[in-house]
Amino acid sequence: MVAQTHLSIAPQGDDDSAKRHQIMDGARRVFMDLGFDGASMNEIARAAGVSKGTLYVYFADKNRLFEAIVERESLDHGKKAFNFDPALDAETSLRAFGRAYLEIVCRPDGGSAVRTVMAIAERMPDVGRRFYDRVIAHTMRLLAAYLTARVEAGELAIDNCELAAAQYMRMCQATLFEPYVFQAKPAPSKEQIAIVVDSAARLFLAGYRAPKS
Amino acid sequence: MVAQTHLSIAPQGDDDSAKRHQIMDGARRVFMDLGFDGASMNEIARAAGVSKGTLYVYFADKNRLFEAIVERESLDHGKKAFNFDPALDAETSLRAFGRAYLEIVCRPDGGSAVRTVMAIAERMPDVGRRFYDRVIAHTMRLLAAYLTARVEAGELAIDNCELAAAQYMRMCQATLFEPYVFQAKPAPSKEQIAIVVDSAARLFLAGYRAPKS
Amino acid sequence: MVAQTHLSIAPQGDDDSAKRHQIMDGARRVFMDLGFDGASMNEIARAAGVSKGTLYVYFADKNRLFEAIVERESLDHGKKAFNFDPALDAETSLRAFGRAYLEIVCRPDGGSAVRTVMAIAERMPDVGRRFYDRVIAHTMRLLAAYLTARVEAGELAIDNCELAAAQYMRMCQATLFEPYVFQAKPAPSKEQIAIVVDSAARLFLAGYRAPKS
Amino acid sequence: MVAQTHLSIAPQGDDDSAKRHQIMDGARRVFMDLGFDGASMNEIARAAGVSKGTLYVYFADKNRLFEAIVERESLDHGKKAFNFDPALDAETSLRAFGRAYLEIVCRPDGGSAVRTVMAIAERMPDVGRRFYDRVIAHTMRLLAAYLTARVEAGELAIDNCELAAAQYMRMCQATLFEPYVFQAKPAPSKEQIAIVVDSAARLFLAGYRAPKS
DNA sequence: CATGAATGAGCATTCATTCAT
DNA sequence: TATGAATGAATGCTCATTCAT
Repeated sequence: MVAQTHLSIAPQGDDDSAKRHQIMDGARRVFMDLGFDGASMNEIARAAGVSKGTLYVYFADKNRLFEAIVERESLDHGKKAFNFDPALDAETSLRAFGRAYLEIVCRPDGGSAVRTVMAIAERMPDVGRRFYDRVIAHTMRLLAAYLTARVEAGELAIDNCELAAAQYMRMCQATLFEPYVFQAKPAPSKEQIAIVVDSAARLFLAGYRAPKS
Repeated sequence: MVAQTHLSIAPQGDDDSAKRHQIMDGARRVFMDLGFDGASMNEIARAAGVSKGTLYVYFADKNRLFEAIVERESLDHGKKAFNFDPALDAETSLRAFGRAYLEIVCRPDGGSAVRTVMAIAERMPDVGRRFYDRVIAHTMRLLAAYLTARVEAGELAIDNCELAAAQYMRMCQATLFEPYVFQAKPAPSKEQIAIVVDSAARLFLAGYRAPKS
Repeated sequence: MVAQTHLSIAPQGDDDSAKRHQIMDGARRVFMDLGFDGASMNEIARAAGVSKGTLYVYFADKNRLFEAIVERESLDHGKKAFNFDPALDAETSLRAFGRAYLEIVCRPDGGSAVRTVMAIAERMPDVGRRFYDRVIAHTMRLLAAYLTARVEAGELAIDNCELAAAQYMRMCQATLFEPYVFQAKPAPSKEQIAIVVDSAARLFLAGYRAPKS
Repeated sequence: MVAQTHLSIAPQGDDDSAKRHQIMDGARRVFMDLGFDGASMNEIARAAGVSKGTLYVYFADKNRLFEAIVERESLDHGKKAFNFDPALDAETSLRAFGRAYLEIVCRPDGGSAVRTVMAIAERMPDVGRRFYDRVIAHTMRLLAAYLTARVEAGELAIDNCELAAAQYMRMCQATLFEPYVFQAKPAPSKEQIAIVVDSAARLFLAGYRAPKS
C-alpha cells in the first residue's frame, strides 16, 4: 500500500525505514495536537496506520518516539535555508528573512512544536536543549553570520551580532507570536506579519546601520 | 495585602481560606514543575500537606484547581507595579523597567508559569487567553501607556506605542528567555540581564527618540 | 443503657428523639429513591437537615441507619390494620382488602421499599428476612386469620389458609406490580386496581367458597 | 439464532468471542451476588479470570457490561420453551408449566437476577423494562396464548387470558418466591413446588374451567 | 450534643508496555 | 516482522467515617 522505493525490507534500526517514517509522520500530528501527555500510543498507532506493537518495534518507548520526532523536526528546521542574497541591501534581506521566519513560527504547526517541546522541557531537558539549539539558536546563528558579513562589508555597525540577531528575531514576533501561542489570537495574516517585520527592520537599522562615512 | 474583613475561620467557599491557600501553594509547585498532566492529585495533596479528599473540598476538580492557580498567578503579576518615574529620562526608566521585567520573567518560577500555561493553552484556551491578557498584554499596556506619555512630552517619536512596547519587551529577553525556558541555559544573572537590557534600550531609543528640535 | 423515659432533651440512645426521627425521615426518602448504595451520607444529611456528624451520633453507621429505617417501615406497615368487618360477606371483605393492599404496595414509595430491601437482601439477609416477616408475611397472616374465621363460619372451604392468603395477595398484584417495579409501566390507577382485584376475588371465591349445604 | 458466517477466532466486537463470554460469566456471578453497586470491576476481573484492562476491551464501561449480562439473561430466559402439549389436558399442562416456571424462578440464580435487575430499575429504567418484557411478560404471553387456545377449544372459559396467565403465574409463586427473594427461606424443594403449583392449578381451574355443556 | 473539615481507602477507568502468535 | 489482546499500575475522584472545636 505504501510505496516502497528502496529494495530492502527496512529492518529495525534502519533510520530510513519507510515504516519508521510512517510512524513518525502519524505520531508527529498527534503529539503536536495533543501534547506529550495528551497523546496516547493508541491514538498514535491509529494515526500512523500501524498496530500498537509495531510502534515498539521501531521505538523503545513513548519518550524515544517523541525525541525522535523532535529531533527530525529540529533537523528539518535547521535545513531551512534562509536566503541572504549578498546582492541585496540589508533592509531588503532583513525584511525577507523576517517574513520567512514569522511564517514558519506562526504557521499552524510551528507554534505547536514550540509549545509542545517547551511544555516537556522541564521533564526532558535534553529534548528542550537540543530543540533550542537546532531550531532557535541555529536560525540565530544564521542571521548572526549574515550580520557579521554586513558589518565586515561596512554596511552595518554592530558590536554583538549574536545579540543583534536575537533582538531582530524577537522583534519580528512582537504582538504576533505570544497571543498566537497562548490562543488569544489566531495565527497572523501575511499583512500583519509584513507590518510588524517592516517596523522591526526599520528600528533595527536605525540603530545598527553603519554611519555614512 | 488582601483586606480580611471578617474574623471567622474561613469556611469552604471562602476564597481566602487558609487551607485553600495552602493547597494552591502546594499545587502551584507541582503544576509548575511537572506540567498539568504530569502533576497527579496524589502528588499535589502530598505537596500541599493535605489529604486527597481535602483537595476536592476546595476545588471541584483538577482543572478548576489549575485554573485557580493560573488566575491567582495572573493577578499577582498584574499587581506588579512598574515604576515609571516621570522625573527620570526615558532611557533610565526603560532600563529600570527592563531589569524588573526580566527578573520576573526569568526568576526560577516565572518561566515555569509561562511554560506550563503555554503547554495547556491548546486544551484550555480560556486559561491561555486570560493568562496572556493579564500578564503579558497587561505589562505591555503599562509600558505602552508610559511610551505614549513620553511621546506626548516630546521625548519620543513613536507612531505605534503598543507595537513599540512589545518590541522593547521582546528585545529585553533576547538571548536570555528562550534558552532558559528550553532548559538550554540556567536563569540569567543580573549582570547578563543588565547587558541585554541596556543594549535593548540603546537600540530602542536610537530608533524612537524624538529628533532634537 | 440507662432508661431515659421522660423529660430530657432526647440524648443518644433514646429511640424517640426528635432528631432521630428527623434523620430517619430524611434518610428514608434518599434510601428509597436511590437505593442503599446510591444514597450517600452527605445526601442523607442534607435531606435530613442535619450535619453529617450528627448522623453518626444517632446511628453507628450507614448499615444501622438503613436497618433502623427498614425496621420502622416494617413496623408501620405491620400496624396497618386491614379492616375485616365480620358483618360483611367474604367477597366484599376480600375486595376491600385487595384494594387497600394494592394501594399500599403500588403507591409511589411502596414499590421503592420493596425494591430497596429486596436489593440489599443478599448482602443484609437479616434486613430482608425481617422485612419479609413483618410486612409481607404479617399481612399474609392477617388475611389467613380472616380466612380461617370464615372457614370456621362455614362460608369458605379452605384446607390451607396460609397458602390461600398468599395466593389471593399475589393474584391481586397480577399484571400490576411487576411492570411497576421494573419500571415498565407507571403505578396503576384505582380503576386498574379495582379490575384486577375484583377478578382475583372472583377466582378466589370460585375455588374456595364453601358449597351450599 | 445469529448467523455465524465466518470462522475466525472472535476478535473484539464479535459478540461471540470466547473471552467475552468468559467475562460475562464471571461478571454475572459477581453482579448477581453483590448487586450492581456492590460489584467492583476488580472483583469482576478476578471472578472472570482476566485483568481489569481486558474488561474494558470488551465492554465500554460497567453499565454496558451489566446491560449485556441482563440482555443475555433475558434472551436465555426467552428461549426457554415451555411445552404446552395440546394432546394433554389443561390441568396436566398447567402443572407441568408451573413446575418448570417455578424451578427457573427459584433456582439458585433465578431470584438473584430478578432481585438485581429490580434493584437497578430506578436508575436504569431501560434495563428494567426490557428485562420485564423479555422475561416476565414474555412467559406470560406464552401462557396466555396457550390459555386462549384452550378457550377456543372449549376447555376453558376465560374472558381475559392475559390477566388469567398472570394470575396463574403469580399463584404458583405463592409462599415460595417472596421468602426466597427476601432471604427468609431457602429456595423451595421440588416437593414444596409441587404442592403449591397443584394448589394453584386447582384454584385456577375451579374458576376458569368451561362448564360441561 | 452538634458541627463540618479532614481523612484515606476504595472506585471506575486509562494507557504504556509486553508477548504469544 | 507485525499484530492486537492482555496486562496492571496509576489516575482522578467519591464517600463513609472521624474528631477537634
